[in-house]
Amino acid sequence: MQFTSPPNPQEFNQRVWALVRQVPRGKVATYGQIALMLPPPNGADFESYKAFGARWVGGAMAACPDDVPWQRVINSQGKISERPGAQKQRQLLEEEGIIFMKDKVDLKKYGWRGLDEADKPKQEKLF
DNA sequence: GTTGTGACATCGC
DNA sequence: CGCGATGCCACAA
Repeated sequence: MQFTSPPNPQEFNQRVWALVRQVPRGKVATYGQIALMLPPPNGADFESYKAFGARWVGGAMAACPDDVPWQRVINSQGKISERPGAQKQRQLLEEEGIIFMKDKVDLKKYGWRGLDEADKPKQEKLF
């Protein structure tokens, strides 16, 4: 289901995808995290946005292009949704070095921290 | 106008 | 760690 809502759903989605593409290999980001990182539309209430933003991110993921590693986007529980192919994605993540515990990943270790342009080179170096 | 649902989040047991 | 209950927003029937 496409939760149209942001003023520009397409643009919103693009922003989400762009963010997802920034996720380095071996790291994962949560819907809530992404939602918080994204700029609230129209200056909507931060609280409300926080409540539903995650779903908008989910909506964006539903239409994510092939060049978007959506598998790195998981819920706050550190799990992948029950969507078809999820298990396969889990395997991909494992190959990237992410350890799964009971279908859950250790966000403490693999949780992707926000992305700062200035911090970007640092991350590459770290890898 | 009311009801149900959705790739979610958070708190509590 | 696992499961359940509640809140949130927008949309379709």
